[in-house]
Amino acid sequence: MENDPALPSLNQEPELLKTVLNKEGFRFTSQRQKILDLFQSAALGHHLNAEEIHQQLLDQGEKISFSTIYRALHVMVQLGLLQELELAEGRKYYELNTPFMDQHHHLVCVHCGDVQEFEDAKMTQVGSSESAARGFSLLNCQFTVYGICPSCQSLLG
Amino acid sequence: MENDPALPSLNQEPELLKTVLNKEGFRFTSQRQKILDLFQSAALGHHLNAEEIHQQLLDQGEKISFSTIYRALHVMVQLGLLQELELAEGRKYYELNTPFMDQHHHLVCVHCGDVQEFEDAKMTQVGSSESAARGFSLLNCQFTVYGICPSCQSLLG
DNA sequence: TGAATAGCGAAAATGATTTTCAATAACCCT
DNA sequence: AGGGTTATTGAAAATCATTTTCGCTATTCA
Repeated sequence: MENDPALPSLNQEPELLKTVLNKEGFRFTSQRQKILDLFQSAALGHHLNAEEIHQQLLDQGEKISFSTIYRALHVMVQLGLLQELELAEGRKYYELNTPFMDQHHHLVCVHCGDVQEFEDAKMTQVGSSESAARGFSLLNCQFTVYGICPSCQSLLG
Repeated sequence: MENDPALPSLNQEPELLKTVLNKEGFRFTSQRQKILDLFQSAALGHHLNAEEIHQQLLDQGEKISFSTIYRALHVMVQLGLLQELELAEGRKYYELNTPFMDQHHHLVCVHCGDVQEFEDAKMTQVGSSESAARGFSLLNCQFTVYGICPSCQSLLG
């Protein structure tokens, strides 16, 4: 639960996004702020895809194009603000990037698509020892467990 | 229609694919055999995507359509013969499914795309305890570590 | 403030995968 | 074995998520 100095914490400062963007030569825009706001107002670790972002902004009266959404997501991944997730759904999900300490992983029901999160320090241990052993510099680890959730099990008999 | 918990080993029997297919109401075809052969002649744990399969079959003089390839891959994943991998490359990879014991995981260089494999029993342990804790029936686990490989590190200075 | 240019939206383009449909070939039954 | 049923095939068109193009607007910084 500690702030990593390398990873900017945007929780309090409304101005920080601008600082982080400008430091790398990107510009601050209201669209980027609104997208980041969605992630910050959602439960920590909640993941969103481009379509959901588009819909949620529409719902709150903000018109935005998909190209802008995708461009913003890429920039924020590059800046380390967001993390891209592959959940075997044919599209990409994003969530607020968290320091390695509380990195969490996913348990996916392949039948109904339900996704649950969990944490386990062993993942990070294994990830860092494996990457160290091969001289890789570690960026992040994703552990995804596929299975069938209890309610789908009863549905399927 | 669901994954058979008993994972058939096709290493020896050339006839086994037919048996496995027919048991679930699918038909045996030469195309499906040829695709499976590719995986069996490759190094164990080597992953292929639809394009590579198409190309390799062309190279050995076999004409096959992409629709057939994708259909065959889906069927074989359903039957538990193959496993689908998400390697954050915008497309799906497949490899021979192996029993949990020697399930392996991936270390991906986000710069050059190089993929290395490793094994660690801790993964399966965590995967099964997490899924058990939530009542999920476990199908498989994928642990993917992203980083930058040594040669890309020196390139990037 | 104003010039330079990153970012925007709309629409067209892309690339992987999926579906459609008529022709073919596996499977099952006698 | 022969024949009917129907899953599978190939080719082309369709989808779906994502990316790019391009003319216009807005942000940054001197």
